[in-house]
Amino acid sequence: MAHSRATVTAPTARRAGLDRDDVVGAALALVEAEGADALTMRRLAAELEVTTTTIYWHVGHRDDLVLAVIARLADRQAAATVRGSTPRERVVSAARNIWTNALAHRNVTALASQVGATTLLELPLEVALVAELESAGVRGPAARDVTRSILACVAGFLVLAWRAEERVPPELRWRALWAGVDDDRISPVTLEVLGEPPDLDALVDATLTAVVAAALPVEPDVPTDRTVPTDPVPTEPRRRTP
Amino acid sequence: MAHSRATVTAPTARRAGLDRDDVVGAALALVEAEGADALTMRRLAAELEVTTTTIYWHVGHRDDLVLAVIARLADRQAAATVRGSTPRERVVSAARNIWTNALAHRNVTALASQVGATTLLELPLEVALVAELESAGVRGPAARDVTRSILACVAGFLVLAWRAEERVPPELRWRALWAGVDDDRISPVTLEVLGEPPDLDALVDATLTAVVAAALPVEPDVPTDRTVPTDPVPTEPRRRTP
DNA sequence: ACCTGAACACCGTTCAAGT
DNA sequence: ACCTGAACACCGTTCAAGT
Repeated sequence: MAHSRATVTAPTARRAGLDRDDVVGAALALVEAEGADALTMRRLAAELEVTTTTIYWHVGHRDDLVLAVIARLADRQAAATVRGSTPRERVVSAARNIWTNALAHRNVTALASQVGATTLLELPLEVALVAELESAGVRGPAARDVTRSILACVAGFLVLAWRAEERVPPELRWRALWAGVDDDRISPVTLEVLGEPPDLDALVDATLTAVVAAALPVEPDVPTDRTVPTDPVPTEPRRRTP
Repeated sequence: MAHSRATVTAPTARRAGLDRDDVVGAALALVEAEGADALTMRRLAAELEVTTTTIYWHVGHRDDLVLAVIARLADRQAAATVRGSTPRERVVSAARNIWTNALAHRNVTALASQVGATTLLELPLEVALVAELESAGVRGPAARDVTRSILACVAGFLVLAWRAEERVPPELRWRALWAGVDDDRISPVTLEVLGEPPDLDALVDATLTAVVAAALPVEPDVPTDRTVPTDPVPTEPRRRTP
């Protein structure tokens, strides 16, 4: 499948007419279609109907190829819009964008996490998050810490999502594991429900809200829930520069 | 290295006198010493001075071996003690135990996460966490959700820890990535500090505290313990108590 | 400049065969 | 019951050679 869509000049048996961009594009398509593990040098070569060494000539080592694939997808990303009127709402919205995006491109995200390059993929969205934090009055080390904290949460929930949907053998599922637990400190109701999968989106939302709420300066009058108050933040809400 | 420490009956060239336990033990030692990727069937066989097929005879497929390794470590775990007097303190303490343990056995944890079996390793600590939640009045789906949320955070911070300490090439480090960002919505101070690694332990602490605080019913009588104020939450992460 | 063919050093896994 | 040897189908990577 998935031939190169380049305008091949002379697709003879000798000259495949391949571009570096073609190789990266085919690799990205392969990953999106069949997952991170499907991206092998030999498989990709077969897909492009060339020899493995040709891949090496165009893109170098597999790690280089992976980075190029991630960068390619990052380029294609439309800048996600941040919603909300209060600072907290907007920060949570920016944080949720990272989650949504990672989930939307989970195959590439999984690939990126294998080489420790998830940030490469999410950097524009992280920038947007930090910008919202700034205008909410959080800057410096505090801003960095909330950002890292949010990234960690998103990464962790991706693991849960990965686990929920596939490939984990039945005997390692929540149900099987918690079925074997018998502890009199835990009520039967709780034990029962621990075997069931959570509503991931809602859970991500609640968690991000909690983390953000702990980091942002207090908004008075308001209890600690995630329906954000009407009152604006006391601390100098800087507007975004045009 | 790392010979089996079993009382070998007749260690001739023909009979290695291997036990299934010996194989699993050697595998665990190998992983702890050299990381998850060092555990290959051939490498393990060489370590035990037998043929690869011998490993298969004793433990079956690699995935089975991995599960056995995790189960073996889980058995060895001493039950971590939960500290604190208030419900929140104790829940946070139980949650922190999961983090501490995962970090202490990061190689095995990494191995477990490759096959989606981290819970197998942490289950006893999760049980302790759920028990604390129960006695704090959180049960049913709410207890499940906090538990999952905490697990996700821990898993995510492990990724950060992994990333911070090794193997990620310099051009993918925070410093390099954020050095390339130029956004006028973000102040120079923040931009500067985003390249620096956070204090992970403190950050985990703050994050877990935030997640727990959002989940536990408010405690009216207990005004100020060390972690959870009823009003402002500091923007800088809190240090761990000794 | 672009691509092939053969080769090296690894993987996980299976199967027949030895004692 | 326990272990070996040879083999299969994969990996990433390199190198000399072709046009």
